[in-house]
Order: sequence, then C-alpha cells, then structure tokens
Amino acid sequence: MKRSLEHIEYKEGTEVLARFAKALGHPTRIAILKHLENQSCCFTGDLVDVFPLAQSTISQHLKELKDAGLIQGELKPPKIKYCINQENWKIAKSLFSAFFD
Amino acid sequence: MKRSLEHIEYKEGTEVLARFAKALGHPTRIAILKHLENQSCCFTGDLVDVFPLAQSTISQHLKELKDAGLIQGELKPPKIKYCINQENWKIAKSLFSAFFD
DNA sequence: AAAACCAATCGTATATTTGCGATAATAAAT
DNA sequence: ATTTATTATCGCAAATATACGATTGGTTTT
Repeated sequence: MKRSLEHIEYKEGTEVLARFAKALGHPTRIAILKHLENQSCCFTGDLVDVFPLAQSTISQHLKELKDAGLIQGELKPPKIKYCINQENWKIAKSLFSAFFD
Repeated sequence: MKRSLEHIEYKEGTEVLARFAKALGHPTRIAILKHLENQSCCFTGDLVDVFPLAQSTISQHLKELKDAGLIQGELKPPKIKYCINQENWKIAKSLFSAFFD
C-alpha cells in the first residue's frame, strides 16, 4: 500500500471518531447495535437467529464492535452477553454530535 | 467473499447510516470535512498542501466523500471548489443523533 | 469422563480500500 | 495552437474487510 512511513498527525479526536465511524460502517453492525439498544443486551445466538449470516460472521462483527469499544461482552457461561459499552457510547455520541456542529 | 445471493433486508435508514459512517471511517476524510466546516469551501490543492499525501490520494478521498453525498464539487475552472452538501449533511446529522438515542 | 452447548478462532477465497506515480482531461492564459 | 494549471482517473501493489465452513476452547450436564 506504500504507506508513508511516519504517522500523520491529526487533530485531537479525529482518529477516535474515525475509528468509531469505521465500526459503524456496515449495515449489519448498525443493526446489531440497534438491536442492543432495544434489548439492552443479547447473546451471540440471538443475533444468529435474527440475521441470515453464519455464526462465524456474526462473531466477527461482534469482535469488530468490541475492538472499537462500542460493546462489551459479559461471561454468562456457556453464553456471552453483549451489551453496549455505555462509557464509550457516550464518547462516540459526543464526538459525532460535536462533529456535526 | 461468498456473499449470500439475496440482499439482507435492514430497517429503514440502516444502510444509509452505514454508508455515511463508512465514508467517515478514515481520519483523513474526517479531517477534510472538519477543514470544510471551518473554511466553508476549499479546492483540492488546498488539501494537498495541508496533508502529507499525494494529490491522487486526496482526490480519491474527495471522491469517496462525494459518492457518499457528504460533499459536492462546484466547477470553478480550472479548479473545483468543494463544499459540504448541506442537504445530506442534515440527513446524516439526524440519522446519527437518532441512532445515539 | 463423555457429551452437549455456545461462541471464538482459524483457514481460505474474494472484494474493497488505501496509497502511489503516471497519465489523461479540462479550461485559461499566452 | 501551445503551454500552464488544476484535478480526475488509470494501473499497480499491499493491506483490510467480508463471508463461509471447519475447528477449537470453554462450561455445563449427563
């Protein structure tokens, strides 16, 4: 990809916002988050039932959202309960609303 | 990529929101939009001076933003003046703010 | 200890994105 | 008509993303 060697310096918050936006940049992930907002929490299996996608694919999307900090997983063996990460959600919310004036 | 043949049906607004988010999913594009918000408008060349990226790379990012509907280009030969597409900006703003409760 | 359940991860294939230099396109100025 | 200025597009290479089936890793139940 021929990336410039040194890292570009962006203004405060720019990269964080882009990171959140990137995680939101797929309709399935938006749908998962909407689902979580309604249900407050849910298990991976619930989503596999809702979306016509393989379990591994759902799991991958959940990982993306988790890596971006938008959700968190709580162990409820043998399941995992996913919820919105309220702390980061607030940050995302404020970054987006600041961005849009 | 082994995509499912038929298109998944998402709720109203989900794909539009994901489309906007995807366009915002790169720090350079966030920075370009921030720049446009400050300057109100600018030329491709201005951005090439601001960012340590090749002209073709900047042009590509502008194309992405234009395709997503977030900006629009006005011909000011031989330059092109880019501005935020206020109409779609409002839509994006309201979709994001609705999404974040 | 074995079987069952659930979710993550691995391996793979394909598509898309990101970046660059080089080239083309368009319009203005000479 | 040629040159100049500005931006878009092409072609390439490398990185990421998306999707799947198969496998693995935990935990509970039998």
